[in-house]
Amino acid sequence: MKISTKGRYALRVMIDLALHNNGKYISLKEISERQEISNKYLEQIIALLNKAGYLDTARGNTGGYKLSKKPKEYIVGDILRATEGDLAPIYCLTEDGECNKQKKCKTYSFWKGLDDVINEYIDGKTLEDLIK
Amino acid sequence: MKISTKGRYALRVMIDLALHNNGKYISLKEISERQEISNKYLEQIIALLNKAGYLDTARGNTGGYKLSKKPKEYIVGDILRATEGDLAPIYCLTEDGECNKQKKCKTYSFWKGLDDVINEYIDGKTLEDLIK
DNA sequence: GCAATTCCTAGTTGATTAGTAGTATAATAG
DNA sequence: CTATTATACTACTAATCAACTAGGAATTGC
Repeated sequence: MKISTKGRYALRVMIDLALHNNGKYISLKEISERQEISNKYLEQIIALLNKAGYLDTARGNTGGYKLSKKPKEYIVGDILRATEGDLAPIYCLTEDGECNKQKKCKTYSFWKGLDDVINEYIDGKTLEDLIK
Repeated sequence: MKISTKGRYALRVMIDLALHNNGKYISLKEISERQEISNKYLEQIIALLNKAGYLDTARGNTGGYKLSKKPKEYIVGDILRATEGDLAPIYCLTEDGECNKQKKCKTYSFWKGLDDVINEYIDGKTLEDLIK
């Protein structure tokens, strides 16, 4: 039951952008070098963050990325879900995974409870909490 | 971040054994039919539970498995760890995964916190809690 | 126009998951 | 004492997924 590199790298990108924010756009190259993550792979992860509306971007020369909101306004759970996908520990707790045996399933409420504590934790932290 | 079939099936086996316990040994065939899980695959999962000392087994005709302890005495977290392996959400929280960047890592304590709430939850439940 | 950048999509490789399969060993009923 | 019904052990396999790699199109500043 592991978080993938997508979620982990995404968090590091967001922290990097928060710590190096000076109003200007920061290039992918700069971030990937600082974080020691493959440029091309990071590009895909940033695309997910961008699609979720978490970044302000500029193309062309001197282009790059910066946070579109204040660190305090980013919920870590949201960042993870945007990049990692659903964090539910088992399939039948996901949107698509409705299970017809749910009523008589003895494990359902246990897994649901686990899902709840996970989400409660990750949704209780903001990006600001991480950079302090 | 999903729990694999090993952990999920293991829980179901333990519940099955608890609910159908009549003092006699219950055969793999019976369990796998009732739980609709491949006989041969379940065998491997039960082997893990057996190796962890959670089962009482008998070979030969009329042989099978039963719980070696009372449902109340099984911690769900232990069952999962025995079958699923380490449940840490990221590698650097596992035994082997010591990371040299731990001190300056801005995400470490976040992930450690997540690991903690997960373990707190699964170690706070016993098999008995599941069968009620 | 050229260099530096983001944006978009497809391919590749290695590991892992979820099984199958076969055979050896053990115990009991008859 | 043998046929049957179990567990125990180990090797193999197909499919999926994670983690990249790669290439080119579009955009912008100088």
